[in-house]
Amino acid sequence: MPELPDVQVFKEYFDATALHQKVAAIEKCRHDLLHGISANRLGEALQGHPFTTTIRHGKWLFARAGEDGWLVLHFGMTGTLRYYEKEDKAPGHIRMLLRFENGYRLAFDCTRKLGRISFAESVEKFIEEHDLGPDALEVAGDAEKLTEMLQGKRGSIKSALMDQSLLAGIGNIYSDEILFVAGVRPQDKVPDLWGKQRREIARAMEEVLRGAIDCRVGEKGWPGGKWLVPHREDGEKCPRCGGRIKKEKISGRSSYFCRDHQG
DNA sequence: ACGCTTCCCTGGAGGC
DNA sequence: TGCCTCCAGGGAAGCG
Repeated sequence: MPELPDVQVFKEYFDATALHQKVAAIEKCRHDLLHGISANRLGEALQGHPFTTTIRHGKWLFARAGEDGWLVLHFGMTGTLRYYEKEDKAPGHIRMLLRFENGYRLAFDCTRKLGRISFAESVEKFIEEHDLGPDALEVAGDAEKLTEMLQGKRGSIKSALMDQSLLAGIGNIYSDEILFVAGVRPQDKVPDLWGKQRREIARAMEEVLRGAIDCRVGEKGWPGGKWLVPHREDGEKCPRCGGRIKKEKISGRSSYFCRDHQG
């Protein structure tokens, strides 16, 4: 379930490993995960260039390869990165594999094949073409900005937070978590929210996203305490108020919220 | 035009 | 034990 905080951790992992390494070869690349470019062309574009910088926007990771453009990765639900030297460290579902001149490899591992591999000449153009809104961290903490982007929305606040064209980076897990912290029901309709609730959501967005990045949730799991995630089960006890956690489908996704302190 | 549903994909869990 | 179905949830396509 890599969402914004998890992809941020992948970016930091990439920066600490593959960045500045020169690509010797692309050793493997599943064509069914590739979009808009062939494996051969991608290989040509990457080979001989070092990665010079990375950018994360929402759930997308961009790695600049030479002067030609950017390797673009989306982690779907089960995607992850692994940088290794010894073959016994290789993960089990490699969909793309780069070999560097230093002998190390970077594997893009993705069990359920819902990830994406692509190549872009410009990050800005890619964001525009894929109709991505501003990164959720830019909106976090800013109630005015949030209010502005919710303008005209009639559906539930949960689907609005998950709408990548409104703001990029929040998925099912984090939308629930943000609304849990904000004390707002996920199924509440956007036009029915009070100003105070929108302010709480903006504030919770910052707390949850930054908190998850800071404790590197993607690598280390969820720490104990007041997170909803470890309690995502119907009938569980709410870690904040002791109330009951309820499961409900909202626009096709399983949602969990506290019956008592939310709403 | 918008929002909801369905589909893709794989592996783990649970039922019988 | 083995088989079947369901569920997880990214994005995109389809539908009303």
